[in-house]
Amino acid sequence: MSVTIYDVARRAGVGIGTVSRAINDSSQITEQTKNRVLSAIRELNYQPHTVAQSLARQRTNTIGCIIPFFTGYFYMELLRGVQRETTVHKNDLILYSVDRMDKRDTYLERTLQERRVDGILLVSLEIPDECVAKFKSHGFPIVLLDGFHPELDSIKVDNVQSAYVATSHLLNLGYENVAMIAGRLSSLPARLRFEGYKQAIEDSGRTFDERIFVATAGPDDNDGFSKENGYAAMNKLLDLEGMRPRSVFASSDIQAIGAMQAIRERGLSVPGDVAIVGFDGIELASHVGLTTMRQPMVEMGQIAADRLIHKINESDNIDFKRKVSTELVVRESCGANRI
Amino acid sequence: MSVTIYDVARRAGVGIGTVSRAINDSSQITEQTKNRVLSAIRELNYQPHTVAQSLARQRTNTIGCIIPFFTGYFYMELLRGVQRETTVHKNDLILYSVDRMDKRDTYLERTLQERRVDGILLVSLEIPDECVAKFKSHGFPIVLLDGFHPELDSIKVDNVQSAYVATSHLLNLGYENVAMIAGRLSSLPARLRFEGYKQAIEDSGRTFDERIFVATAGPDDNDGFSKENGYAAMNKLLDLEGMRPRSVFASSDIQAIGAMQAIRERGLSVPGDVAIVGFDGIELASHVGLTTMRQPMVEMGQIAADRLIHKINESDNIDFKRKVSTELVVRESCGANRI
DNA sequence: TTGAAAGCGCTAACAG
DNA sequence: CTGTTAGCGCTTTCAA
Repeated sequence: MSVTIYDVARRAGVGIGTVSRAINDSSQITEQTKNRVLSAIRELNYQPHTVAQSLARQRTNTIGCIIPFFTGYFYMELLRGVQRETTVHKNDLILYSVDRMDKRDTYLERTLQERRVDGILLVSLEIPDECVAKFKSHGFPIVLLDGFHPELDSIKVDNVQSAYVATSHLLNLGYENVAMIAGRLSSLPARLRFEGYKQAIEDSGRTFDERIFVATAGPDDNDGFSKENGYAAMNKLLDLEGMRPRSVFASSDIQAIGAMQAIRERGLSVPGDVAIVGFDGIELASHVGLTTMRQPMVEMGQIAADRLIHKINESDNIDFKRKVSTELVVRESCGANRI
Repeated sequence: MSVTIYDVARRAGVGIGTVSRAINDSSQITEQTKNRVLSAIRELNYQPHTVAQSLARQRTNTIGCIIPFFTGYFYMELLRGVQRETTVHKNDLILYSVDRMDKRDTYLERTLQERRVDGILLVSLEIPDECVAKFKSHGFPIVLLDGFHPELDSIKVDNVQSAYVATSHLLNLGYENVAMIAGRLSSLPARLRFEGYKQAIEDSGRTFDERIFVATAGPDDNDGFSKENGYAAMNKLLDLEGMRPRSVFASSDIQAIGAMQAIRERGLSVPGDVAIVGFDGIELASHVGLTTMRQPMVEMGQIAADRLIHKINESDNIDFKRKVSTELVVRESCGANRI
């Protein structure tokens, strides 16, 4: 019903092979016949059937992105970067969004076998070793964005270092002790941020005090970087008799925002009563004056997509691990201008 | 190299047609042979090649979503709804994101001819009449989300009514005059929100005063619903000698937030000096205490995706126009509790 | 019911 | 350089 390569061939008085060559500007064709084909194409308003091309080429020019993107600004920004780069490379983007963890595995399995995409970008999600093995053995390109695995390419920030800087900032501002609101320690980034915090504390000559450290508990399977968790954690901190911290480092902006709410609800102020710095650099942070360690989200998305597509094209097996650097964005919440 | 339908057929000792029937649980097959095939499939860990299926079936089970989603929370929420519903229907989602307007047409053309998706969802974007004609003649399903066209299915809020409610809320609170910060009037939603505002003003017995009405000007082609525009507009309003408005209705939350910033920078307060209500119900609004007309974004996305997929499946031509209702969310910015 | 065979629309190898 | 042909992996008639 719609115009195919045969129609074009007939119209141009050539074989379909020639049409194909014209489309894919092969060198195996004279400028002249190519032009003839091209005008036939234009006259017929022909456009190749992508699906047929994909089948014949064994390549879809599409990447899949598995992302828990229903959880906010951070993912949206990453996605924006991914999308941008994908478009630059004339690839399409299929979105697989994960809400529950078990879906992650489903998608990983599916994408691998369905061959609907040429490679996949796994965002902020851990990947089971057995899965890694499978992908490797199939030679199926996969890159981790905001994640890490020894055997896979990855792009992420240096969590330890960043948490270190955030904590040190507070310390340098003169706060005696810096509390921490951590995520769920079963999550790697949560652990790393904790590590950076602890290191900064110790490097400053203090000793880590677990009484002013509160991590997300409970059996849930996500990272615990939520507003509710920040709120609850801050309340615990505020309940501390006689040793209520004057400053706290929250491992995510959204936790920090929950914490700020808890603080205000007690009639206390930020940074007057407690100073706070967050982590991520989400848009909201700028609106509530939250000092934070900003991750270059869009850029990370771009780098990841670029790397993935490069890998698909060249099928190189270089070990690509990229740590991008965060940037301390100073706003009011840390009380910088008070000191 | 990877396992195909032939491998399964051989293993099960049947023809490939039979395997196909087993996969697509056709009624043309005995329970017995079906089981045999199914176990062969399991043993081989076979999964159909989606691209091949698409080509043979002339159907991709994929929808395309053309969305200017680089502009914030609103689009992300719509997308979340779309994604959710798409998954429910076991369809995949290809994201075409538009930053500049000319890209919109490119995508519309492309998706129509490439046959890579079974239908498209056009979000917050207007569509040229000629395009509509083309889609119609090809019988290619398309639905508009947060948009409108007489000949196409659409899902959107009642902008006029909602703006009317927002304005009336301020009026009922006792504010003498209500100013308005509009978008670019070349954009339909901007116009409709203006209309609702004007109507409310007039229905209250007042007359529309264009001195306290400021719309986004300039040649740009988007809707003008930005923070910067809100900021600039508010400054104009604040500059008004002797008739500075005590309350303003902004046609988008993000404009309202820009406006609030302008207000605060003058050392004035919200709602003390000027009360404000926004439109959209983005997340940020809740964090800055902005009263707003909330659009049920996720739900709108779901309805749209559901409708599109339904249309693809049944190819029905019922005229589907859905207006979903907004909800007034009262927070501090309108000074409700002062009256 | 089942198997064989003809497409789906294109790419790529192979002759010429 | 160009036309022909054999796939790509599946669905779907058409016979048997």
